[in-house]
Amino acid sequence: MPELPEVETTRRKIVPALMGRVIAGVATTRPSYFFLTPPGELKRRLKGRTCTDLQRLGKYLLAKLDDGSRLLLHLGMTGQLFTEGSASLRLLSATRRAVMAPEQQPAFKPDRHTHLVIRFADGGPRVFFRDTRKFGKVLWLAPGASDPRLDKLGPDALGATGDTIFTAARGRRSAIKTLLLDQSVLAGAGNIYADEALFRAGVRPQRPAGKVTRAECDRIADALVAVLWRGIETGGSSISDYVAPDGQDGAFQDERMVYARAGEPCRVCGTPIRRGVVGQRGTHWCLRCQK
DNA sequence: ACCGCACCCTGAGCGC
DNA sequence: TGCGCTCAGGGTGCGG
Repeated sequence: MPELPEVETTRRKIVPALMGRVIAGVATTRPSYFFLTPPGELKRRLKGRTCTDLQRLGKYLLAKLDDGSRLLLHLGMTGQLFTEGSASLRLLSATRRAVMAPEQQPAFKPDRHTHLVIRFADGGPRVFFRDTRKFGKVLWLAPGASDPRLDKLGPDALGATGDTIFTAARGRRSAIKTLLLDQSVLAGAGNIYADEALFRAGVRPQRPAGKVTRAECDRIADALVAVLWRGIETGGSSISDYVAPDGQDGAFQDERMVYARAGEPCRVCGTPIRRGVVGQRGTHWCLRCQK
């Protein structure tokens, strides 16, 4: 789910709840591939530490700790990083929602999908990392240690240029959309914002990357940067699972031109939005507005 | 180097 | 109610 704007929104809002607070202890679920660092080791490494900085690298969050080690987090498709006391129906399963009165929003209690619970020495609000599909990741990095996941990330998508895209596209026969999703080319774009950027640039997602002109690459880069910033301004897209750390929904879903609008009229020309599959991902475009 | 595909996991929504 | 199917904002690893 979360792409650059959702991860950036998460970073900004979780900073006050994470920074400068001594970690008293960490509770986890059972070992799974969610834990790149096994739960037992993670608990030992984090206990007594303080987060001194939190940065975003593409769709990753990287927390610096006071002993020089670092904690790498990825939200995957359904990851939710939030603070205790936040209320949102998105934090509940549909079965739990169903038995509740409409306006009822009980305080969140860790459930079987809450893989990380961070307690602090000050006794204040805990921080939760919940992820139903477990495509998210947690990895502890020793001081000075690196990780190939980070090493291979391309430049941040907020700094996308036509030159970066055009250069990476040379000789590529796969779709331009697939190129935008390649985190080693540009880090941060995902399925929603790739579709939205290509719509704004007037380029069809399935065009072979190598055949997209330099001028079109400029337009794609500009559109991508603009749409990502707009995503951040609106607090991201809350379509199924995404909630900000304070439990609030984003609002970018209201500004979508194509994503998940198959069959609905294009907001520019009225032509029904098409849906297809490009690079194994659901893809949306306007036949008339995109060439 | 590049490309398509299977796979990791859980849940919602749909037609029957 | 239940079954089987498709779909979902992510990334990795494999073989061709």
